[in-house]
Amino acid sequence: MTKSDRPRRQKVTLQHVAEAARVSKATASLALNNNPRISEPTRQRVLEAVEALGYVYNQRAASLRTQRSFTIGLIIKDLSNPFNAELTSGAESQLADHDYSLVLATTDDDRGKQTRLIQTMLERDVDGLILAPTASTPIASLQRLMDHRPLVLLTPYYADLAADCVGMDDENGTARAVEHLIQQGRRRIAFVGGFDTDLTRQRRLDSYRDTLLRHDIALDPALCVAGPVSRRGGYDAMRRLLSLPAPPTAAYCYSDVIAFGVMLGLRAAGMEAGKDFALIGFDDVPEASLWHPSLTTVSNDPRGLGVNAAQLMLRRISTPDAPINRVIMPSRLIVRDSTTAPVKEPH
Amino acid sequence: MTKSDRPRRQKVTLQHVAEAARVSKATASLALNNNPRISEPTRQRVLEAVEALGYVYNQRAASLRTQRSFTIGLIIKDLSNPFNAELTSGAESQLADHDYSLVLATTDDDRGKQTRLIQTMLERDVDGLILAPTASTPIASLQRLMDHRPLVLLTPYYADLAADCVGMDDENGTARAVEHLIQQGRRRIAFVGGFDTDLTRQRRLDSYRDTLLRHDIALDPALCVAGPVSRRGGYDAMRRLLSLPAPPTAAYCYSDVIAFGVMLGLRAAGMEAGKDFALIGFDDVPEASLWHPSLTTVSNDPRGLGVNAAQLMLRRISTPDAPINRVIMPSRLIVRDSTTAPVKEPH
DNA sequence: AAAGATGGTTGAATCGATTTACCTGGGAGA
DNA sequence: TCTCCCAGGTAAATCGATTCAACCATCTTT
Repeated sequence: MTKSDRPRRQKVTLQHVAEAARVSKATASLALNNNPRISEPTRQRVLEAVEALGYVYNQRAASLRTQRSFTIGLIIKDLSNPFNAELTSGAESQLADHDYSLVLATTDDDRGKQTRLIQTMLERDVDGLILAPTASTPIASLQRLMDHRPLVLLTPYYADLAADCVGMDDENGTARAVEHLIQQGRRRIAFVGGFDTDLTRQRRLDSYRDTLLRHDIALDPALCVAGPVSRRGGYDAMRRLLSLPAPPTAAYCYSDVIAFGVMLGLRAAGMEAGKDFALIGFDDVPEASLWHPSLTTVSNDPRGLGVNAAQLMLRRISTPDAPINRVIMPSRLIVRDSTTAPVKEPH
Repeated sequence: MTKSDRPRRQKVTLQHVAEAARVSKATASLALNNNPRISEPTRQRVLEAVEALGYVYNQRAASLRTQRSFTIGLIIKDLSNPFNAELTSGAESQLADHDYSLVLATTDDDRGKQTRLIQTMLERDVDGLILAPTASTPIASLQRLMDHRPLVLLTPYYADLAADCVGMDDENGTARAVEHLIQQGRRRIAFVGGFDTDLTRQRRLDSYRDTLLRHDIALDPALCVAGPVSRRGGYDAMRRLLSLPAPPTAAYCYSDVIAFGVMLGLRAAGMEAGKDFALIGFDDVPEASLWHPSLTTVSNDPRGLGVNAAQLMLRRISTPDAPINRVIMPSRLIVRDSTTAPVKEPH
């Protein structure tokens, strides 16, 4: 037991391995990379030396020469959001399957922070960057980033940018949701929550409008209320909506958390979602099925989003000149108790 | 606009910067590191060259010489668990504040995978490793790891190992919970969920026993049921408990998700937590306050756990010979509706 | 027997930074 | 005037791998 006694971090390098195996550094390297030029007995000697010395390969040193770090950066807004956590989890496992490591950073939707983190990632020499751009990230800066490193965007909203991206099908999901409400006889359908600057919200709002018009339902601007994406935001919005001369009888919310707030707002007014009011959220967070009443919502697959992003990245790295790929993940409507009381409203 | 036109990934190196600033590579390096030997005018020339060429520092190349990668590995079991997501988020932001990057990997509680991931992390040359060891990770392998790299454990259960670690106060939290039930007059208190191999569960179970005994309540082994950490697990356990000759009147669950299952099991038997039965969970997941009835639970601070782990790591790196640090995060009981119907049970 | 082919190995250059020891020109002190 | 010092700068070694051209025995081939 005289081995790893003293030196807290004695480095065993390939040089040492080579000496122990009585070959040159070059041979040792080739042997470890399974190069066919090296004879089997020699390779064995090298492997034994590795074992005996407890050598650990230094990917970092190698990357200096090979120009590949086997590391992908992932920059998201916020890991506390279960949606993003799932997404990250999917990306990580997909990358790990291909021997890539994941470097994770969060922006808190702060553009300055995003700029700094991107810089750091480039300095850390990631092979590629998967990015959920903060609000109002200029297309030019993304363009510039792209001629540094392969880039995959976690949003479908940079159509003018020739970049790989994955996103979810907001339009279709929204259309399904609104149609479901219409089929149940609802006509005064509110759109609740989110802010104008949010591109995702913009898309869903457009789709909401289109769907209503397609069913000959007049648009009432008073029924579209913006607000923070939180339970509080939903609660406040609902109180305002209920005080209208002609309050809505249904609501499609920008996200589940908002819908929860709406439920509380209803309850405070002596009403109950699923009975007096039809309510739909977006995201299908775990709580959605647990609430009482359980929440009808648009579900998409955050983990799949992450997996797809990672796959796009790996493909882009292996074939840099492949045509760009835009993946839109399908979303589907999950009908639960918050929309189960069909009514007939007067036209 | 003749600039970044052709070369998809033309590298600008320090050499180029030096040439543009008409100084040597050494001077350029020293200038960027704010070395006082370099005169201000020279430094400025270098900085201008950096700007003009769009040079990005290559941390990876530098680390070969400096032996510091400014990268910390975090290995957890599962990112889908909101608890771990919060923890990760805390660690990430803490590390980012100190210009460290986070390399993230998940083991799914698979020891083989953990071994491989640790190996990869070492090859990627992380400066330190924060690890939530999978079940039955032998102490020897952690010991070996420690003389490669600084290590912080996300568990308080390796007392024999001289390693920094952070954990939560399972004993105290459990004692509070059980005492709360006892104070409400409950005496037949079940312990539900988790598996024997789980050290955390072991601790809580011990504390549960101690607390009961301290209050002169006889231990009934039939009231301690193991099972998977899921709603299903809680549901099944509850059905079994209710079919006992002398069923429990209260339960302390290994985790909130189990408690949710228990609630459903109660409901299926026509009972209601908070009225016919007192129920406590562990973790205070976001759903806990949303359930109906809301769940009394033991709260701890996962984000704080992550922040502390990162801090310990940074400290260990800056002063390798500092005495080891074991941080136990306090936990507190959050009383909600699932335990609000005090009763008097016969002894 | 000379020339070529072949399989296995290696010396040396390289990746992009840091860092040490040395160099140089000019001003202060004797 | 000569020495010494000093501020400012640089050449070259170094970190730990990869990779290619060159080399060297053997073994064929003619």
